Amino acid sequence: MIATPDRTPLPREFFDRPVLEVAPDLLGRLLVRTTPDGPITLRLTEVEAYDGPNDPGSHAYRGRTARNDVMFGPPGHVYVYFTYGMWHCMNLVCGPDGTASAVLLRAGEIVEGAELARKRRISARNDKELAKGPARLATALDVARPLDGTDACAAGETQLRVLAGTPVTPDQVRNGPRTGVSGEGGVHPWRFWVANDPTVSPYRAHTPRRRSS
DNA sequence: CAGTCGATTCACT
DNA sequence: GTGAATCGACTGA
Repeated sequence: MIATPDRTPLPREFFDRPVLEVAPDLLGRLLVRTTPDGPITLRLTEVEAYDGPNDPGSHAYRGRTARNDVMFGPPGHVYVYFTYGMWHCMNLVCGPDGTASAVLLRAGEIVEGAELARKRRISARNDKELAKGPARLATALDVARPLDGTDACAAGETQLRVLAGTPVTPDQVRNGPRTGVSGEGGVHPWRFWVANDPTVSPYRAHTPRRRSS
């Protein structure tokens, strides 16, 4: 039998912990995106941890900049970045204010508002692909740079929030190398996913881009 | 201030 | 399995 998901919002303290503790604990949680057309709710099935300035794979590795500023702020806020000239990816900031760790949300299952997500994900061949991959996830939820810095633990209205949902049991959690991370940063097995979940994205090693003429 | 390349996705072979 | 698309942040001179 399936337990009814808990719709209680996760408090800020949830995110004010070591990122390697928070990341696997996010699997099975519900991310609610409130849009003008209605809510889109995602059950998280795949995440990656980025451990601040000590982590060569992290955007915070070379220090604080205009882009990654939110990573250095208080936990429970959303860090959104733009990449490859066309995509956005979203993270949840962890650890105390002044530190810079975050969890990249890589994939999930749309459990509410699929009709809204489909409009933004025309090329998806089925609903499992709506949020299979970090840029797809952000696209499906209509998350882009304007939402950078959003407080997902705000007291009142907020466009993004994380609910307790149904956390997966530890035996359902798998972990392995991070996807697409170049150099030494790739070695950490800090990608976490739900075992046998069809919405988890395929692993791809980092591929350097060829020079154009 | 020009060069490089990315926490990726998609179309095509 | 391979390569194109596309732009802004970051790097180093």
